[in-house]
Amino acid sequence: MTLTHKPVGPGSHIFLVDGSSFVFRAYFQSIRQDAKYNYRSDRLPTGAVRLFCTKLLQFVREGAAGVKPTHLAIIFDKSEHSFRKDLYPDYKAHRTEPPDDLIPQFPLMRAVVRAFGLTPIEQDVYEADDLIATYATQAQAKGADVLIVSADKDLMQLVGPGVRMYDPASGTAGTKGAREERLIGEAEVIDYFGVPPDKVVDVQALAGDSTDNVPGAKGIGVKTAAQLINEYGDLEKLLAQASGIKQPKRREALTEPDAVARILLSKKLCELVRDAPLQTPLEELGLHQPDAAKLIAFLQAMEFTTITRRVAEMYGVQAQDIEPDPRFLGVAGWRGRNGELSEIAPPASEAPRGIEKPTSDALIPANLVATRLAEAKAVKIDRSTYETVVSAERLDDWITEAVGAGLVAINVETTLPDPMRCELIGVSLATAPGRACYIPLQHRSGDSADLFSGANLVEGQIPLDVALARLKPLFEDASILKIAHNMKHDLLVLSRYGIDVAPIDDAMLMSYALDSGRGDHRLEELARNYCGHEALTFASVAGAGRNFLGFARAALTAAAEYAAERADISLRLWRVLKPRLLAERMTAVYETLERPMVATLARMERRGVTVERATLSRLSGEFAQDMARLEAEIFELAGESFNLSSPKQLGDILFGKMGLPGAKKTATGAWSTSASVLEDLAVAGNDFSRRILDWRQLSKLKSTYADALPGYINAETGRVHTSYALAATTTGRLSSSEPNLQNIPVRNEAGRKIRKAFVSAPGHVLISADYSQIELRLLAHIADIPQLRRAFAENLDIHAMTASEMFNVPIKDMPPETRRRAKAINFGIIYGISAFGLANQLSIPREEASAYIKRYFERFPGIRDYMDSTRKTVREKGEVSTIFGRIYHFPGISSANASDRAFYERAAINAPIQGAAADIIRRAMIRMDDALARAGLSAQMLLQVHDELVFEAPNDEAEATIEVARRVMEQAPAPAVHLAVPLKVDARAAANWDEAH
DNA sequence: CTCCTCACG
DNA sequence: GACGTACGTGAGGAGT
Repeated sequence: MTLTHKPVGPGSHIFLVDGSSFVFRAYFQSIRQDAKYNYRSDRLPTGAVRLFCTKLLQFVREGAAGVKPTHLAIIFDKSEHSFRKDLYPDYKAHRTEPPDDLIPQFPLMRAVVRAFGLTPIEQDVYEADDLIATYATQAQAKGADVLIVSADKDLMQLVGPGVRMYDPASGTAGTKGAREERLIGEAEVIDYFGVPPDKVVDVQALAGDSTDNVPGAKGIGVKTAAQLINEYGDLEKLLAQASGIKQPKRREALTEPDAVARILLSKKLCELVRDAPLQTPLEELGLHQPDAAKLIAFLQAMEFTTITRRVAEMYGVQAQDIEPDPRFLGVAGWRGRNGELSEIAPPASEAPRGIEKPTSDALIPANLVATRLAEAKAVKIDRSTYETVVSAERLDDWITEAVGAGLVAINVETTLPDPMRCELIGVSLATAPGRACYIPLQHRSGDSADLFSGANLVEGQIPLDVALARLKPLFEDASILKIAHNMKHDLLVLSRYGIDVAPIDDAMLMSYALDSGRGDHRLEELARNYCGHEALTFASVAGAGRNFLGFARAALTAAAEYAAERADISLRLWRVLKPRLLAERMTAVYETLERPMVATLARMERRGVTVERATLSRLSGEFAQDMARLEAEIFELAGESFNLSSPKQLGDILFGKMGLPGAKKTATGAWSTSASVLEDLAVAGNDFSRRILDWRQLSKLKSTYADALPGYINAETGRVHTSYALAATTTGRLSSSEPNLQNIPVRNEAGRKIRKAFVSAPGHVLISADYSQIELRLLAHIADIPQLRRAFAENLDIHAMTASEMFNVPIKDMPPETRRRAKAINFGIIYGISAFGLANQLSIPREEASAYIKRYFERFPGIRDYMDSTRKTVREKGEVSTIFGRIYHFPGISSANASDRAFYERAAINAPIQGAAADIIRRAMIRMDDALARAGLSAQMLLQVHDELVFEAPNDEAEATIEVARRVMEQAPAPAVHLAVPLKVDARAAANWDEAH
């Protein structure tokens, strides 16, 4: 850094600002003012940041206490773990957690400091106070003038010649409880502690400090301590002569061995380090003119209109010419200190986030979305401008460009679609629309049979390790945003190469949050819609069918265009979707329910789960035997053999040749041979259809599970790694594929044998934790049904309660059939009940089903109200939402076809319920890894099955893991939503998934 | 590639 | 008055 300052010396004015004290002061001041000043339009809490900014601006411009700073440092506590914690584990143990809506503001405070062109000062091991003490000591030695800005009395020990403290005013002038600003010199210290600054530590050692949990001496407060120190000169002399103290209590408190040790420890805790190894030298604290454009870009992003205007005037620039800094349009702030989900609850009076229209567009220029949409279409994609990077020097240039931009879109190319088995072939980057490159790394020449020997690498590529070593710092840089379309894939691949990509944004998930129900969110589709551009297809580059070459052997020029284009498109999409999230108030949904899932799921997928090959192989044999026996009997009864797997052939036999009654047709007019049809025949005594049903069941278990699952065991890890799709469903649920681990059999005995093959690692257990009746509980909350709420509050059998209400029968000794019917009705309600559907489900006449529904609505009128109002909403607005603000669009609701409309109405009734359950388990998952780690547990989350989480934990951690899992899952809606019903989680540990479930 | 069927929540 | 419906998924096998 070039110094434009005079060296620190007489005439220098050094401001040392205690960041933590400043932040908390700003926060507590902010909550006293009108709430409208405390939130950005997307509900990001920014009140404390605003006051922090105002105050900092004031310091920089006007100084304080009649002095203008030449040097200024904002000094923070880096982590909770200081050397004092090692001295005394209970140090600051009583500190309460910061308020929920302050947590997201901590990182923003650092951003404020940077925006002012300063470096936030923070170091491991040392607390802010130690760094302040060290700077103050050094400055004092050089004859400079020091002003410590803090309200913390611990810093009073530093006051002395040339060193004063300044405690800024708290509260708004004139309001009750407001405090005047004050300047603290030696006289004020003596006034407070009764001793001069150099004896303050001695007094604190005796008096202790309840806020920092410093023990001190028993029964001695500041008054007595000061008196004793003044009498004996200092702490050491006092302790040496303590046996001569007349008062017995006081003497004991100063002479008992334990007490003396505690006092000496207290002194060590209170005494500030004055020679900490400073990472930023004193000389570098010189105050510079900030970059006005950067500062304003930040202030714009925060929506601080008044401060923006003031700064613009100060520096003579036009604020409206400067776009908000994209890194803070939702990116910053929403993560807690440890990366966990953190947010604030919206005031109960407000509509859920996501469905309200923007009330303030002060921050986003009103036309930003329109501008960006127009830009996306207008600036054509020109593949000829892409660069193929083949030298480390050019790679470095691109990295520099990304650092300058503060963001980079990325895209990895691999040998296979499976991120757990593939090898990296190349990486593409984009730093601005049209500014993209491809870095080929592992392309192979086509003439060798062995794709994976190093021998046939295409020449001229940067060696893989060289390129990764350069990309790693960029991809892991906390100040550079990495953008991708479907980042989970890139994240997983790169994590296998030792790179942990963060922070991230994902255009696919942004589209999903904004446009669920409006089509799919594939890159090709989004490129078409937003850019009017047909993206290159994978097949056109890598071939398909018998012409399949694979990406590694594809023509390098085509590969580069394909890969760079994908990064370019991802970046262009991000430029449109990011402001759309803000304008449409979906930032909170994206940032609390979507984006954090990327890393969470990537970790789960990478862990995988152990599936026993031998067990499945044995089952496959057993199933085959039973199937062969059934097959012989079936052919005997049919009088001919045919393909049992063919519904067409089976239908011909059953309803053609055998002429059985009860034939139904499928959608396309073919005979239906579905289980319900065969079941009806079987119940009527038809052994033939019973055998078909049995055979079908075994066939399903054998082909889909017993035979297919072993093929998914990863050769390297020995485990099965599913892939979770985040943007596949219309409700917010995940989906699982290759293999689908969300449909492993459980409902009958034969199927559960498959489940037993899912086992824990040696020395571990599997733990299954599932929400009990979560959708019905959400229905009770959303539709506000008193009987249901009461039943859940009292932990009653909900289906029996329903039956009792409907049929006026006591719960005690209720016939199972009665309960079964109520259960079917409860589920039917969630699905948007129809008499036909219920009749089908219960195999009862439609009239009877109609009567049930009528009766149900009489007993629970709130449910009908909910269904009616949901229908009304979806008809009028074409959308519905969950209590967490996730929105679903139903463009088909205006179809000319009545049955189509009815279908969308049912889906709209179901979506807020199924979707809220999906939101809740997402919230639990996002917090889970961190919660387990904080509890000191090494348990790992492996699988999600919509209302169930499966963990793997060391045997001796089973109980503790269950406790944490249950707590996190049951508390998942808070603080965003307070449910009117409790959530209940059942959890169990066992050696395999069947027994754990 | 579509249809049917069936595994799950 | 007739029409087709329970909500949300993914996979295997047959048949085109």
